[in-house]
Order: sequence, then C-alpha cells, then structure tokens
Amino acid sequence: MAKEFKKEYLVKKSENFSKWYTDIILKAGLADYAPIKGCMVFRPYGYAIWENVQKFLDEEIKKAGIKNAYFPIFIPEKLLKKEKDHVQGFSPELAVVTMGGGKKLAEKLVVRPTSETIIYQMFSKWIKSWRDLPLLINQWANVVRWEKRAYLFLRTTEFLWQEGHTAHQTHDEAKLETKRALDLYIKIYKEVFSIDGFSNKKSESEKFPGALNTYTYEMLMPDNKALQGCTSHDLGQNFSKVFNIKFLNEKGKEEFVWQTCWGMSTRSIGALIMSHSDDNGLIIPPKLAPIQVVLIPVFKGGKTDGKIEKELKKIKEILNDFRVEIDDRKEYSVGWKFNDWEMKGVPLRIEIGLNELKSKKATLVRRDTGKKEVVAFSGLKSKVKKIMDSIQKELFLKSSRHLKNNTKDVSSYSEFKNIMKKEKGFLKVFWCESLGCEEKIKEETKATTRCFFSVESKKEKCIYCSKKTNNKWIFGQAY
RNA sequence: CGGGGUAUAGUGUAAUGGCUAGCACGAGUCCUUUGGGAGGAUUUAGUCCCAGUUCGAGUCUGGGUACCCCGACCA
Repeated sequence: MAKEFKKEYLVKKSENFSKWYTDIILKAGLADYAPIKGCMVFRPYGYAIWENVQKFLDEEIKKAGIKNAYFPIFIPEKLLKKEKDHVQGFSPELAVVTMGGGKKLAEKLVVRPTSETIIYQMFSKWIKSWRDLPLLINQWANVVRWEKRAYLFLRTTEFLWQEGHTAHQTHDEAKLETKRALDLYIKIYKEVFSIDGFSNKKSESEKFPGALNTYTYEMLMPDNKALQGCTSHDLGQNFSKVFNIKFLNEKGKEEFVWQTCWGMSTRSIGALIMSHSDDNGLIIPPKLAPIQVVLIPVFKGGKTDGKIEKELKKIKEILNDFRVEIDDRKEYSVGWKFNDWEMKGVPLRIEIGLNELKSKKATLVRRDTGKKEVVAFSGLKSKVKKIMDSIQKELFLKSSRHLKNNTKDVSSYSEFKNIMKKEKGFLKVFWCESLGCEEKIKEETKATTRCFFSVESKKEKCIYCSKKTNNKWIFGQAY
C-alpha cells in the first residue's frame, strides 16, 4: 500500500514537458514570475543552487589566476557600436536608457547584454607593456537581453552569469585560455551538474558576434532538444584593434593583444532541472543541492519525551560534513513532508521514529531511486558519503545513456528530416560547412549545427548538397 | 514580432444577459493528530484594466495588458 499513493499536484513529465518543467520550478520554490515582462525572481532555494554553482566556478577561476572585478551595468551606445559584428549581433535585443534624473540623456546608455565593450575600453587604458599581460579578469554580473519569449531560467530578459575576459601576448596563449575555460565548463557540467554533453567548436553562423571561434558544451534535454551550456570565445585581435588595446613587446615593438572571453549563466540551472527531475519533482545532484540530507522525525501517539529530537540533533552532528536540515515542523504529517522534500529534490531523506530509536538504525531513502535502506547509527557518516557519491555518479550515467541513445549517425537527408520531425536528438552528419546548406537545413528541419564533431579520414557526401567533405558536425534543435 | 487561444479568491475551477458569484484546495484560529499529502469546529478572501451596449454584464462589443500554444529571434 505504500506504493499506491497518488500525486496529482504535478503534471507528468511525459505528458506535458514544458508544463511539468514550469510547475516544478514554481512548486519546489526555485523561482517565481516577476511583475516585469520576461523577468523572474530567484527564490532562496533556487538562488542557493546558483550560489553552489558560483562556489565551484569561482574557486576554479581563482585557481587559474583570474581575478574578479566589476564593471558598470551601463554601456554608452557609442562604445557598443565600435565592433560591427558585435553590435549587429546584439542590437535587436538591447534595453536602452534614454532618460536620467528626469532629463533626456545626451548619449543613450545601453543596459549591458554582455560586457566586452566596456571592459575592453578599460583594458586599453590598463595595458601598456608586455609586463601587463596576461590580464585575466572575471565578472559576476547580471545582463539584460530583450528576448521575445521568456522561459523560466532558460530564457529571461535579465539573467545572471559569470563572464571571463582575458588579454594575452600571443594567439597561442589566448587559444590555450579559450581551451582552459572550456575544459573548466566541461568539468563542472560532468562532475557537478552530472550532465553529459558534447563540446567543440561552433559553426561560423552560430559563433559569438565578433569572435574568431566559439567553443561550447551542448547538452541534450529529455525532450531531445539541445541546450547550449556555456561558451568560450577566441576573440583573436578583433576587439583589440577596435578598442586599441596595444602593448610594447619585449623588443619594444607595438602589438595588439589577443583576447578571449567565456561565460556560463543561470541557464545552467534550467538544464539541471530538466535533466534529472521526475514526476515527483526535482532531483538535484548532491554537489549542487542546497540541502543534501533531510532528517524527518516520525512521532507516534504524540509522545516522544524529546528522545527523537535528541537523536536527530546527534545525527545532524555526526553528518556535519553535509548540508543537513531537520524538518521538525509539527503542522505537517510525515507523508506530507516526504512529498515536499521529494518535490524539492533533496538527495537523501533519513527517517527517525520509535523503531529507529529501538534498533539504533536509521531508515534512509534515496531521492533518485526511491530505494529504502536501514543503516546503523554508527555507520551513518560513511554510508551517507557513499550514497552522495553514488547519486552524483548515477545521475551522470543516466544522462550519459540518454545522450548516447539519442545521438545518431545519419547519412541520408530524408532520414535526418524524419528524425527531426519525430524523436529529435543529436545527429552526427557530414556537412560541407557552407552557410547555404546550414540555412536550408534549419529552414526545413528546425535543426541547427550545435558543434563540430570530428574530421573523418574518409570523405563523404554533405548531408544536404552532397559535396564531399571530411567534417562531421552535430545537429540538433536548439532551445 | 506574426497566427491561434485563455483571463473568476493565494491555487484549481463552476455559474441561459437576471436574485446574495458556487465548489475544492490553501491560508488564519482552536482541538485532536503524525511510518506516504490527517480529521473536526470556525474564520477568510474573487469576476485582469479602461470604455461601451443594456432596465440589468463574470457572460455581449471595442481597446489595453498578462499568460498559454504554434512560428521567427535567442545563452
């Protein structure tokens, strides 16, 4: 009978994916709609996840010798217009301030959609000599892009992110930095988010406006649509030439710097929610879970003599390596609490009642599998550690299986069209890298290039135009 | 921004142009409860905004706004 309880307060993931997604966010208390079009509020539980992401990222960024700084939210319109591709890429989605202090501004101020221009303006002031390089800066900030359609976490007018900006003496050094940032993101997604994906170069049309090359981590969501998790850009000298960022090298010769920039946003939390959660609510991998273990007392006959409470405190003490919360709310029944914490995606639940007190064993229930286990109080610490590691790993394996099962090699365009119409997913295909083919494919199938896959030794026909090529690319329908 | 739809209490919903806008959940108070969303008593709160038609509008008309679905844009 324990199995047959009904939960009608959440739509099924399989029945209406996007409703399920929004419902989870609202019901788990991650976020809420704000009274501004396209904007959302990060509620404490959702913000705590972002703080955990920040903690991991920030630590790694600092380890790489990069320093945090903060630049203004406003960018003079003139500055933004300096790099042609850049302004073209962003102009349709800019928020612009035209009034200040009740007066019309002489020059309009753009609310940053990204900070290249304002940061590089400062770089040009700071960089004079090879001794000033490399200049390695990171900024934690909010940015605004006036999107037409909003979707909690995945696409909101304002979002939070981290943007790294570096300047180097040589292109090789900059390329290494681009790679280092990408590797960091791959590591975070795989080890912390437990989400598998592909990472590589973006196509010409998909790359960052103003960059030479853009690298990305592309994940496959459960509805088989693709989500870009981050970007790392090799900017070459495109911006340094425009912003006049020059240095005197060791031989006394003037050169433009080589630059990179890279970012990861709160969109990652959207990927997290979609990837792991189920019909009972959120599932958060232990490394990102604001609460890793929840302790729930089970009273019987209303009499406890405070013994259960005492035991809970002891267990919390034993588990002080973990983020533990005791749910001693009297106004809710245990069943209600079980469901509540499942909705919130807490990785492990520990139940303590009279039975547990008597046997000196705790009842543990894993959120990801729902498996129940009885563990002696004395062995709790090591067991919880084991379970945390196991959940973290299992979630990744599950994500990995989904990625593998839905990434297919395809050689005929009709098959390509069919798959994109029905089950979607990632398709590995030969593509001649011409913009024409890419645009046609997008028009006819909604699929775009997600990232480069490989150079094959044998030439094959381009999936669209049949021109021979060695290059294999991954296509998918993007979020 | 184009096409379609919806808007009633905190949430989900009901109400031929007509009487005091009904129900469930929630929330507040009190009592009893706690091994998978507890029960009773009691209280609470609503027609998106602005015009119009009408003796009379939640219901009809026009405009606005928001949300949902489908496209285009996008991390």
